[in-house]
Amino acid sequence: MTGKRTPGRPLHRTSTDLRPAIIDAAVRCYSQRGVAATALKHIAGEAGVTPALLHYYFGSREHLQQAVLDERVLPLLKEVQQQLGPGGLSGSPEALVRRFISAVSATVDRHPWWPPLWTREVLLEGGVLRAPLIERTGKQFFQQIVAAFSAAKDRGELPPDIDPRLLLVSLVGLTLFPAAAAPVWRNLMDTRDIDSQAMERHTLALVSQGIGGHHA
Amino acid sequence: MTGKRTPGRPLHRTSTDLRPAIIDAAVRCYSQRGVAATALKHIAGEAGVTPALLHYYFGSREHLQQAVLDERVLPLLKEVQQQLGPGGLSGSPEALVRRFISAVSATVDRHPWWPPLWTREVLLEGGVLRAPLIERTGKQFFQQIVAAFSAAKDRGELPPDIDPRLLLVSLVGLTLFPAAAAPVWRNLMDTRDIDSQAMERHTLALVSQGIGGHHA
Amino acid sequence: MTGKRTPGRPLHRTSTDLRPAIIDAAVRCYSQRGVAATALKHIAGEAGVTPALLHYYFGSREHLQQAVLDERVLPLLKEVQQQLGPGGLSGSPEALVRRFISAVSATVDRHPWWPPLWTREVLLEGGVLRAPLIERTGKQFFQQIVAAFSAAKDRGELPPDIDPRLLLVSLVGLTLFPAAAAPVWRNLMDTRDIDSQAMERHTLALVSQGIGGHHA
Amino acid sequence: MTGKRTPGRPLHRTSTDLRPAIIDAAVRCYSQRGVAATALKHIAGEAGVTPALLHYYFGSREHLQQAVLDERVLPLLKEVQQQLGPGGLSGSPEALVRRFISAVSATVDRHPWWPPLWTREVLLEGGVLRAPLIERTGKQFFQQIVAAFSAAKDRGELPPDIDPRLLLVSLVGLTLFPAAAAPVWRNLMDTRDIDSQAMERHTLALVSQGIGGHHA
DNA sequence: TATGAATGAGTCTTCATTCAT
DNA sequence: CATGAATGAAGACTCATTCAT
Repeated sequence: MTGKRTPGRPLHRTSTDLRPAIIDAAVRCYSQRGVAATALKHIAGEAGVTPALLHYYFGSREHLQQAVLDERVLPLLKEVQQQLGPGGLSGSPEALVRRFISAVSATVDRHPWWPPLWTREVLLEGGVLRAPLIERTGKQFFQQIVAAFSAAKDRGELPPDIDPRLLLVSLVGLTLFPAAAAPVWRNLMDTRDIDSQAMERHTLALVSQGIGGHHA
Repeated sequence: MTGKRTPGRPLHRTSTDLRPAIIDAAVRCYSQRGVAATALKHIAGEAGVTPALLHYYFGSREHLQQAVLDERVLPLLKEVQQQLGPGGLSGSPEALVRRFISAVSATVDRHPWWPPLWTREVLLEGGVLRAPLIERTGKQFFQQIVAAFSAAKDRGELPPDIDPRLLLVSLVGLTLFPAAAAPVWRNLMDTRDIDSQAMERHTLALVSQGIGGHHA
Repeated sequence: MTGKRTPGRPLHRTSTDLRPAIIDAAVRCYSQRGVAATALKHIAGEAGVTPALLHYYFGSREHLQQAVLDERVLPLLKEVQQQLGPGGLSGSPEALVRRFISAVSATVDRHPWWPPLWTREVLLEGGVLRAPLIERTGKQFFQQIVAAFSAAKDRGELPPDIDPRLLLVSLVGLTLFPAAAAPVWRNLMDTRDIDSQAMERHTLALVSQGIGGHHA
Repeated sequence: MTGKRTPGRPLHRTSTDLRPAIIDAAVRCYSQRGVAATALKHIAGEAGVTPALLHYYFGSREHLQQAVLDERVLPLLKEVQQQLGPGGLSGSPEALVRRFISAVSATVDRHPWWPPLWTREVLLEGGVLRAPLIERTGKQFFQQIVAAFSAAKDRGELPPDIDPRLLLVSLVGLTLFPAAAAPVWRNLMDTRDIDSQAMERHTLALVSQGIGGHHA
C-alpha cells in the first residue's frame, strides 16, 4: 500500500509512534502562532522530526490540520459536553451556567492550548477551522444551549433585558476569552494569586448577581 | 537615485494622496484574515495599487504594520478613552461599567474592523501588534481602569467574589469579543433584531444584576 | 493589475523582452529532454534568467507549456499547411505526397526542434501536448489529408494494397520520424553528405516507386 | 547487516520470485509514460509491491532501467534478428525488406510495449536507453542491415535515388513508428478493420512499388 | 524476504523586496 | 509619482534512497 498517503495511521505500530507527537506539536504551534502563520518546519522542529515526515504521516499541510481538528479539537467538544454533567442542558439557567463555567474551566486546565486556538481559528472571522467545525458538531452544540436558555427565558427564569441568544456568547466571552488572553493581562498586573479556581469564582459571581446589589 | 529609502512618508505630497487609502485597505485585510495571512498583494489589490507602491510609501511590510498601529489602532484607544466621558474613571463602578460598555459599543459601530483586529493581534498570544502596543499606551490605559475598580473594591462597592483585576478582562470579553465573533454566531441563529443597542442592553443587564434575582 | 498573472505578455514593453527568449529556451529543452524531464531550472538556465521569472511571465509550469503550444507549435502547423502550396489538398496523390514531403522538409529545416518535440509529446502515448493539440487543430488537419487520399483511392489513383488511412501515417514515419531520430542514425554511419535535399529525394523516390521496378 | 548492497539480484531465491514481475511492470510503465516520467512508486503500484522492494531487488532506479534493458529490450533485438529468417541478411533487397517488415510486425504483436519504449528511449534525442543500447548490440545490428542494402545498391538492385543508408531508417519509420503512434491515429478515424496484417500489407505495398504505377 | 519509517535533495510556487525607468 | 521587471529566500510537496526490523 503506497501512493499518496491519505490521513490515517501507519498500519504497523512501533514502540515510538510519532503520529500523536506530531499532532501535539501542531496543536501547540497552532495555538501559539495561529494556523496560517505556522510553517510545517515549525511543527517539525517542535516534534523533533523533518518536514518531510509530516507529509509521510499526513499527506499535506491541510490534512494535518484536518487531523488536528478530528483528533484533538472535536474530542474536546465532547469532553466539554460530558462535563456539563448529569443534568445536561436541563435545570435552571443558574445551574446550567454554573455547570458551563465549571466545565470550560476544567477543560482549559487540562488543555491550555484550547482557548487561543479556538478563539483565533473558530470564533474569529477568517479562522481556518471555522467552517469545517461549525458544519459538524459546533452548530448543534451551540444551538442546543441557546435553546435551553430560550426555554428558560420563556419560563420567566431570566431577567427581561437578558437575551437568551446572546447569553452563550457572553459566557464564552467570560470563560474562553479570558483564558485565551491570559498571557496578555497576566503580563500587566501581579496575578500570581489568580488561579483557575479564583477565575471561576469571579466569573460565577459576575454572571450570578452582576456587580450591583448590596454589599457590606 | 534615492538610495535606500528610509521608511516613512514619500518626500513630495500631491493632491491624490494614496497613503490613507492604503492604510485603510491594510486595516480591512488585517481585520479579515489576520496580519500573518495578509500578503502585500492583497492589500494592494484592495487599495487598487501595486505591491511596489506599498514599499514606495512604507518601506517594508513591517513598517506598514507599524503605520496601521500608529495611525489607526492607537487613535482608536484615544477615542475610547474620550468616550468614557466627562466622568473619566471616577464615579461608582456601575457608572464606569456603563460608560465603558457604551464607549466600546459606539467605537465598534464606527470602526467595525476593530474587534477582530484587536482580538487577534493584540489580545491573543502571538499577536503581531501586541508587544509594540502594550508597551506604549495599552499598559497605562489598562492599569488605570483596573486601579479604578480596585479602589471601588476597597471602598466596598463591589461584591466580595468579584476580582477587580479580572473585571476589565470580563468587560472586554463581554463587549469586544462578542463583536469580534459576531460573524460566527450571527450565522448560527436568526439575529436580525439584534443591533448594537440590543447588545448593549443585554450586556449592561448581565453585568449589573447577572442572571439571578427575582423576575416576573 | 497584480495578482496571479495568467499567461500573457507584460503590458509594458522594454527593449529586451525576455518572454520570447524564455519560450525559445523552453522549446529547446522540451525538444531535447522531453517536457516531463524538463525542470524550470533548465529552461531558466538556458534563457539566462531565474526560475522565479518564469512564474512572473507565465504563472506556472503548465501555463508555460501552454504558451509553447500556442505560440510555437500551433503556428508551425499553419506553416506546414501553407507550404502545402496553392494546390492545397487537391490534385493527384503523387502531387500531394510530393508537396507534403517538401513542406515537412522545409519546416524541419527552419525549426529543428520540431521533430523530436512533436514525436515525443504529440504522437507517442503519454505525450503531454497530445490531448490539447489534437483537440484543436490536429484532428481537422489530419482528417483533411486522409480524406484527400481516400478520395484518390476511390478514383483508382492509388494501388490496391495501399490503405489511404495509413498513408499519412506512413508519410509522417518517412519524414518527421527520420528527422527526429537523426541524432541516432547520424551517429552510426558517415552521413555528412546527407542533407535535407538528399533525404527529400530519397523519401520521394521511395514513396513514388518503392524499391522494386527495373533499374540499370 | 548487509552493508551497501551491490546492485544485482537478491542473494536468496524463493519460489515466488518477484523480479520478473517487477521488470514487466517497469516495462509497461516506461512504455506508457516514458522512463523520465515514471516514478518508482508507479512501478511498485503496477507490480503490487512497495517501492522499497525495488531497491531491494535492483539497488537503484538506474539499475532497474539497466535490468529492463538487459532482460527485455536486448532479447527483443535478438528475437527480431532470428525472425529475419533463414535467409538472414542475404538475398534481394525486396526479400530482405519483406522479412524485416514481417519480423517487426510479429514482434510488435507479441510485445506491444516495444514500439513506444523504443521510439522514446532509444531513437529520440535524450532517450535514456539510447547510449547503453547502441553501444552494445544496436550499432552492430543496424550497420549489418545497412551494409546489406549498400551491397544491393552496388549490385544495382536498388533504384538510383534510394539511399541505402536511409532505407533502414525509412523502414523503421514505416513499421515501428506507426505502431508507436497507433493510440493517436487510431483515435482519429475508424480503424477497427486495420489489424497488424492489414498494416503489414499496406507497408509492404508502399515499399515495394510506392504509390505510383498503373492501377485499375 | 519484505516493508514501514525516516530523510536529504530537488521541484514548483509564493512573496517581500529592489531597481531602472 | 508610480510601476513593470527581476530576484533570493522560504514554503509545500515529491521522490529516490537508507535502515531497522
